[in-house]
Amino acid sequence: MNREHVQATVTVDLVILTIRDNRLKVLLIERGNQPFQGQWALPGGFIRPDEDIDDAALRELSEETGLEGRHLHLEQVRTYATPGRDPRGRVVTVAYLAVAPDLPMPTAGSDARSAKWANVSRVGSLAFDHADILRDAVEMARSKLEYTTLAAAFCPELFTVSDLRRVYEVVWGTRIDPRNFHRKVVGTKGFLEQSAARRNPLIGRPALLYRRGPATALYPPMLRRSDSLASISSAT
Amino acid sequence: MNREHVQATVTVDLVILTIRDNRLKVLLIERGNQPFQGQWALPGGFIRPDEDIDDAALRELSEETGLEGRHLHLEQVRTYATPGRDPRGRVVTVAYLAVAPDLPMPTAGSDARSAKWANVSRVGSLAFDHADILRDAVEMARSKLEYTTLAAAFCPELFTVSDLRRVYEVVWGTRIDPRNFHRKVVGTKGFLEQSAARRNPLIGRPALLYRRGPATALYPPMLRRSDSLASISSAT
DNA sequence: GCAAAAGTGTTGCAGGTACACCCATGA
DNA sequence: TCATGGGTGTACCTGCAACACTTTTGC
Repeated sequence: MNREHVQATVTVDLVILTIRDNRLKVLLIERGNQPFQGQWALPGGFIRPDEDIDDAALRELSEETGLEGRHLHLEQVRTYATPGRDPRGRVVTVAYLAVAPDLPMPTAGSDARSAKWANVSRVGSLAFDHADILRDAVEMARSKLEYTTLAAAFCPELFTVSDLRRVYEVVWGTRIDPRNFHRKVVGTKGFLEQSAARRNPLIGRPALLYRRGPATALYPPMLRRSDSLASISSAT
Repeated sequence: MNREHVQATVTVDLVILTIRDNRLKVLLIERGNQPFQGQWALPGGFIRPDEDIDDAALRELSEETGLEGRHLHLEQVRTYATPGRDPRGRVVTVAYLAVAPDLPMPTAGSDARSAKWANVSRVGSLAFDHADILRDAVEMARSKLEYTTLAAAFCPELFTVSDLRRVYEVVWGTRIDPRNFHRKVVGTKGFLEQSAARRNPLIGRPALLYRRGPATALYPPMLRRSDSLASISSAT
């Protein structure tokens, strides 16, 4: 390869979203090394020789969450390559959005002092340009709820229609009419598959449990009302 | 930077779409150098030191089309990094989608023997993984027509509602009712701004000329009918 | 006047919103 | 029986599909 061409280090950064305590959460790690030592950042790492970026993202995800890919949604967001975004040199990072059901408390990895689930709405400044990446990834997730079945990726194997509705409400920051929502998602072919089981709430009528159906697209889409005020209050 | 970390060369590849002769066209170049010498490929090139990828994409676009960015839509599609995708070594490419009004015939660049506008529906195999990139970018464009004002980026400064409708018809490969389409786009606030001028067709009533409005999102979206059979017949 | 393309009116249907109402359970 | 969340029925409203109809030009 021609020596004139810029050589760059390639990393993968993950925006791992889940819902805990009726809040949208993102996994953050406290950096154990320079640069940005002691600051909060998105989990990520370097790609290995002969490793595809999708595989690198999967590997990092499994290292951070301990879960294998079966129940996890993972897709590329975009690539960030502004010169100077990493003080160590030319580092190009490919950002991934991961969506997972409620996960156990994270453990600190090799490069991290500690890890936590942070409220997306309360995330302040982050290391590198990770605040930008987080904002882009969350907007992508919000948008994808509209015309894909991504919401189901926030739910465990078996879930109720209410669980699914809460995903929309928490991610969008809106209220949705439970009755109309129920009809809409149950009536959308391939979104949900009814299971034999039911779940009893603490009080009230038991709810049918569903698992994810084969559909990935939602047609017609579940449009956000324009009065959805959801936004990240990040100090960019 | 730690020597264990993989160093990669970073390139930018462009999927430049336009409409000519009522067909969706993509700019292809015939490679003048190895590898894949003599084969058709997407235009692209290496990023420079201290150059952001968005700027690299803009620069390549201006080099290939001779146009500056004012009337051009340019956005990232995704990043391709499969090991072995470039026989010269580890090359990571960031793909961009560019949309432009009908452009002049391209001229061959430094690295290209020749260049042409190819019918998207008739593109066969391409160098590297460019057939994959083209497919992803075209699907992105088709999808973005639904919920953004991207269609106007295919039109020159002044255009008629019919021009805009032809964009949808050509990109989606469908027929759209001219009467309903007219009402929809004229009624969508911020999509079109009426100009004082009109244009006379060879035969028929003159049409009002519009320019792009400030809106970028389309709400409610312009949904494709599911019977749209548009697809690329590319030999991947 | 005629052909052709631009643009308007109108009707019917699909799907969403709002909300009254019924159902099934625990206490 | 009451409280609570699950789920259905229904009336209304919005917006698109379909298509008849009017308008404005060149020839």
